[in-house]
Amino acid sequence: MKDSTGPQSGYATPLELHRAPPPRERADAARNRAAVLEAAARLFAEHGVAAVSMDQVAAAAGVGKGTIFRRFGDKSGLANALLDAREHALQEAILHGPPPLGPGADPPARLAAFAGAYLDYLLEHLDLVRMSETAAPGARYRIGAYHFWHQHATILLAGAPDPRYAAHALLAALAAEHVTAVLPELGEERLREGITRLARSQYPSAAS
Amino acid sequence: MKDSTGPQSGYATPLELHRAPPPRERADAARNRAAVLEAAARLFAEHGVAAVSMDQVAAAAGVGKGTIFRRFGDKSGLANALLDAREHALQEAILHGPPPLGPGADPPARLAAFAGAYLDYLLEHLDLVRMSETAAPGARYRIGAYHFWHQHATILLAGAPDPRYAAHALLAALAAEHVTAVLPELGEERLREGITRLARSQYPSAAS
DNA sequence: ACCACAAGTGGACTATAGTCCAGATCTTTC
DNA sequence: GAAAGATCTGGACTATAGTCCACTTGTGGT
Repeated sequence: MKDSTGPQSGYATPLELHRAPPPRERADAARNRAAVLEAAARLFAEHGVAAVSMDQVAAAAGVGKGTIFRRFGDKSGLANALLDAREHALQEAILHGPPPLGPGADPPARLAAFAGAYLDYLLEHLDLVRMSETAAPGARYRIGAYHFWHQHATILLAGAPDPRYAAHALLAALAAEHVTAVLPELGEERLREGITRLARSQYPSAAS
Repeated sequence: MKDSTGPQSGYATPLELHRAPPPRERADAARNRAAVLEAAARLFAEHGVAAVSMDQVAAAAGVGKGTIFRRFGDKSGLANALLDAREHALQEAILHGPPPLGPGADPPARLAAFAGAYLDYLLEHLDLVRMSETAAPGARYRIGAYHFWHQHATILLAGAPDPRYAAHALLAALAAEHVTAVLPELGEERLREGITRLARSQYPSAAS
């Protein structure tokens, strides 16, 4: 990946969604981006994310390899672009949706709701998210989405001894790699309860 | 990696250290293993773990590439072998050392001591551990060491609502990838305090 | 319509992890 | 100490991510 801030990166600045991308995208570029996303979605669904190579995606989309890498940076960028819509929907629900996920509920309830909603999102697209988080070292922590989740959790954790740290710790338990490893051992139910408890236990008065 | 349980895997079964490896190792094999470990340690120290390729290690050790892979499985296996001694020292201190890390102190104190000691170990060898955890997908959760840490934390967390989950959550915050990302933002001090607090907050009566 | 040029393209190229197996080398047995 | 056979070796080979750049194609200005 050489430049993740160019016009090709598909997600908006955290807490300021829907900014218009300053430099317009050429018509052929838009056509190719759509073709690549479509081909990738189909191949990933058919064979599993890990089993599909970038060459295969390029061939299926009828474009050159270089085109994919120019647009999406690397494999984690492609995975991110595919998740973009779902991710934005969750961000939207957090910013403007009904409580407890959206504004209105008290912070502990919102944090628990966030953890649960994020887990839903994660379990729905586990392999894709995992790819987006692990394709490149440190990828997870560089993408805008992570900053959004972290910022949101930090704000809700105001009052905890170290809100920024606590937010990171909660998100660590929501890493795709971690959830992938723990899920088969404990099952979805215990995972969900555990995450919820973890969210609650970050507050000073917590007693599980 | 084709077989991580063969005679080449360098770590002992959790909670049963120092079992004798059943099939003896041939003399030339032992010589080559030592040469590889020495070369790898030197190259990693000199150029950084990430910047050294397996070919370079093979060349420096004067052996073929196949030899390295047969012995260590993959890059994460090689990193693991280099960490082996440090790791066993920590395990030894946990099993038979003085409290609060070793037996004797009450569980919350032992868990906090474990978290701190593990963080020491991690910060001392961050790049190596990171390589051992991220070179292959899921590598972290497959190695024996993870099971040891998890088992230890689970036992200490008896009484918590879901000890196994809580142990996983604590270890998630101690993942090399996570610590690598959080360290530059928060610094060692806040990291250490955060981990300690996290360990304490896993107990029902916790009030930070 | 045409031009100038920025933006985009695709496939050859590089770097690296990991596989494979014919042959070399140890160890054991007699 | 020689044969038999298990173990180990090394380098050619494959697969894949990601780079590079000469060429093509849109686009906005005139």
